[in-house]
Amino acid sequence: MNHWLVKSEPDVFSFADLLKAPKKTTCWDGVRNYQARNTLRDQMKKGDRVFYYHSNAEPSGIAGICEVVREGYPDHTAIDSKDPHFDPKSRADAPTWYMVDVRAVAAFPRLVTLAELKGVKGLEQMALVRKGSRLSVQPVTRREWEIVCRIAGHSPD
DNA sequence: GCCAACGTTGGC
DNA sequence: GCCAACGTTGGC
Repeated sequence: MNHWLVKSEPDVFSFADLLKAPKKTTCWDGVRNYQARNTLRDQMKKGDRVFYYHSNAEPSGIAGICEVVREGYPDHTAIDSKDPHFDPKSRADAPTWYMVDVRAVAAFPRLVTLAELKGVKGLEQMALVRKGSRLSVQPVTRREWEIVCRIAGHSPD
């Protein structure tokens, strides 16, 4: 099993929103970055566990865990001219952008903030804490996963 | 609200 | 293919 982290602005769609969603599931649409697209399309597999990170928040941090329940498929919002994530260059018969479906697994007992993750031994290489990292879908190593879960007071499994 | 860092676009 | 201009992300 691989581990990942996805970012969402809680003002737009928070972890609490995911918990309230039908089947606690949503499609992870709107990603318009090629590196993140490749991860969504090629690497995220059913059952993989994913940190749910609140960006642009007060405070920003990891709110909980979700899991991949559907593997990469074309992001239909790219070809919907009324959608805010519409991409006029995308074509229905040759999809550029992909998404997965994720389902909430568990909220952390408390938010693990970005501030406290910085400087934690073992997380130096984690994309999230590296300066200038803007990737909205990123890999997390097993070791990083365990460290964050321990800080959160949550089982890593 | 500011702005650094980054990705993308397009002229040449 | 280079790189300046521009738009976006996201911490602070």
